[in-house]
Amino acid sequence: MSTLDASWLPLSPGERAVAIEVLVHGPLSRAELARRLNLSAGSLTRLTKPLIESGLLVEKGTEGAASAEVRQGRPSQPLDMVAESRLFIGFKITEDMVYGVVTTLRSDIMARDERPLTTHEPAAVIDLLREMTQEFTRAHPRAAGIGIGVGAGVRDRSVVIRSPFLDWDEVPLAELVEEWTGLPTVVENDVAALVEAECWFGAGRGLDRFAVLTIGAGLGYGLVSGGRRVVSSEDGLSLGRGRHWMVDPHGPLTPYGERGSAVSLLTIPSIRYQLHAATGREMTYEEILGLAADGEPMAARVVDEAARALGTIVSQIANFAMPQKILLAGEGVGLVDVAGAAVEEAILANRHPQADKVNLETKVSDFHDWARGAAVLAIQVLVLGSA
Amino acid sequence: MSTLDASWLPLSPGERAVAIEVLVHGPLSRAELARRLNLSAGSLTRLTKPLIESGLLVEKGTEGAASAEVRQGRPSQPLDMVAESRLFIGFKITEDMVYGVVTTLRSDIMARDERPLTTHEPAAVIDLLREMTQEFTRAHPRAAGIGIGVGAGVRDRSVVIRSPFLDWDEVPLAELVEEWTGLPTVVENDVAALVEAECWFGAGRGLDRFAVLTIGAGLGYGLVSGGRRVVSSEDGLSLGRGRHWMVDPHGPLTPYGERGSAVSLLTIPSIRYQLHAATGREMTYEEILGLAADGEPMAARVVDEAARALGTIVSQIANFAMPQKILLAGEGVGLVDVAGAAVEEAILANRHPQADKVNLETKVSDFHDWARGAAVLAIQVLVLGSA
DNA sequence: AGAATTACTTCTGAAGCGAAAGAAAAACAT
DNA sequence: ATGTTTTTCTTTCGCTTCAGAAGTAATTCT
Repeated sequence: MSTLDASWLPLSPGERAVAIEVLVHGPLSRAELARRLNLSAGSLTRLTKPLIESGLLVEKGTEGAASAEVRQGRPSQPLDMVAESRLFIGFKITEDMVYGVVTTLRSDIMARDERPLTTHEPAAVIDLLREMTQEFTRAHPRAAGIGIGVGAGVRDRSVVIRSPFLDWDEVPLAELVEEWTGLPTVVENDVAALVEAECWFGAGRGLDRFAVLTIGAGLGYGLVSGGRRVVSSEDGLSLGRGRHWMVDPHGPLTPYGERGSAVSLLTIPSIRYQLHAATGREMTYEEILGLAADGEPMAARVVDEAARALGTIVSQIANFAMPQKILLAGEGVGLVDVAGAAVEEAILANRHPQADKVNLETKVSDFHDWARGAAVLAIQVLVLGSA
Repeated sequence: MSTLDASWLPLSPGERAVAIEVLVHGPLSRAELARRLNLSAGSLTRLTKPLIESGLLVEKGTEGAASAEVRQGRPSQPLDMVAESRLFIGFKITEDMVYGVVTTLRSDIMARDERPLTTHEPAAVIDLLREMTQEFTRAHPRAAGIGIGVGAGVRDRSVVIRSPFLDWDEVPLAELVEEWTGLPTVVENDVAALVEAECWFGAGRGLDRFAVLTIGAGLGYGLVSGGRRVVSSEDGLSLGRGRHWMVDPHGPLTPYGERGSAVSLLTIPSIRYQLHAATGREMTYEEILGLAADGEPMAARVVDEAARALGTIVSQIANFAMPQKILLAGEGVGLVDVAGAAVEEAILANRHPQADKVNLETKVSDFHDWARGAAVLAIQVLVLGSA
């Protein structure tokens, strides 16, 4: 096994296409791969041979119950990725915590950890990352790379341009972490990483056009088109995104966004702020959702207004970005469980009746999911070299 | 010249890339092409040779004043497309007229014509197209193909699925026109054709992400991503697009769209309807714009409201589709000349201050421009085979 | 006039592909 | 049981296309 250590890094374009297809779309026979990639059967034998020899792929015996369909002819020999042949570490840095996960090549989480962040000094943060990495590698020595997600603008998947909440400015994070851990490191905006992860292994798997809207302390938005994430100059503005998505000029004003903006209507702090202003009580987001579900008028009004705002934004995404699917993620999507009908209603009001129904998926995600997204980015860049 | 008649149709992928690059980005030397297409100089000699021999490209002597920059070394030999080596006919079919143009390979218009459409019977329409084509080919015998734009859903660039205003249902238009004219024919939704044309030869030239919003009797919207137009199931709903883009729930209601929708606020019939309702007088769109420019309160209010609606829609496109440029086209863009400030203001209100400025371009287009778009589609499909 | 520079051409070898033919492994038919 | 059919996978061969190297061409600079 130690022979493969550096051998499968330089993949030819053909090999990379095969590897990605198998990685993303599960076990596939050579014949099936040939059809999907528009290659001849002969080419697939050629392309898969070195991948199997290097240990990245294995011939998965037909023992699986998945091959239930009994067909004539020689049975296909599904190829699968040895997901555990390389492990990846993903981190999500928030204002007061660092979340970390260890994942397989297929981004299954093998371990997780979280530590409080007491200072924002780059040196201290890096030291914490080093410490967590050491802990991880002790249990999982096969770790091959690190991905880090930050709510900030990132250049060249390496340098944090500016982070308001960390008060960082031009911090060459990837370089520093590489130096201290010895592992190749990729840094990216947190929303961007989550979008890439969902695009490869999550809700956007195999889709050509795909949008992600995250609801949490702020709003996040990412778009995939042609199977690739659209890089936008707004990626860095994570905390500012949606402050100017005006939904209702007569809507509420909060300290977090413009009056009636998506941020003022929809984010967790804004909803808590509105209920605090109305009732004088401090309540958690979950408490508010619970009250709204029980029909408490104040909470129900705010939550309902938020749901309508969400539906409006979703329909705008559907109308103008025209994705095949929209994923709602983040800590604030519980809203949809409580007021899904209002969301649906607002979407329908803003869509042409003959247009395709909006394909909406909701995924509750915690901070470890954000860390997992960063790990996926490391997989993409370090293993498959998809720049 | 007659030797090339069918010789340059089957272009290899490499040749096609060269041809498109020269066609879209003007005269280019082999060395420059090599840089742009990431090919070696040797490959370019190989690829360009058959294209020159077939008459599609010519070595443009350095006589041009364009080569003003005197550099050291052997002067480059710019290659240019012989734009007149093939001519194309484009048609736009509206409810009461058929507009036609003859264009070069570079989509320069050589001739134009228009005829009233008295009946919507497919046979009659096709007969009119045949007649106009005959007239065109008499003056321009080099015509090599026909493109037709219709405000309807189109399948396989051939069959008109359903057109409300023509009352057509599953009309195999391309097939029929081919049969009657003997020229290869491509049919496409009119907005789609305009988007493709602008993407190749117009405002979207060379851009990766690009959006088009048309304002006229209705609204049209098209998106280009990764240099390719995004095909949407809503393409066919040309007359319905924007009826549910809600801008202001308290806005006006017109017979053309929902209350406060982009259609009710922004289209030419809606603006005329609003002024008719307010003043009792029938006025043309141009008259209304003139009055608004002169400060007449009624007209100014309606036009201003339309401008704000336009700005809102534009900012939503910018926020969610994230194009590098947005083109406003159609007969209704005169609005921007009169109330550009209000448009700008509405865009700014809905955009993050740190986000890139919206790159907005306005292009007044008449119906012949729509026909030209259809001709470009014929060029793309018939000559360069870009499916 | 010669050096330097840039553009283009020609040649060669390597890579990658498809087509075709063969081998293997199963179900199906007799 | 035995052959046939069907499908998958492997092997081989030839074709296309490319990059790289070396050579030629045309111009400016010194």
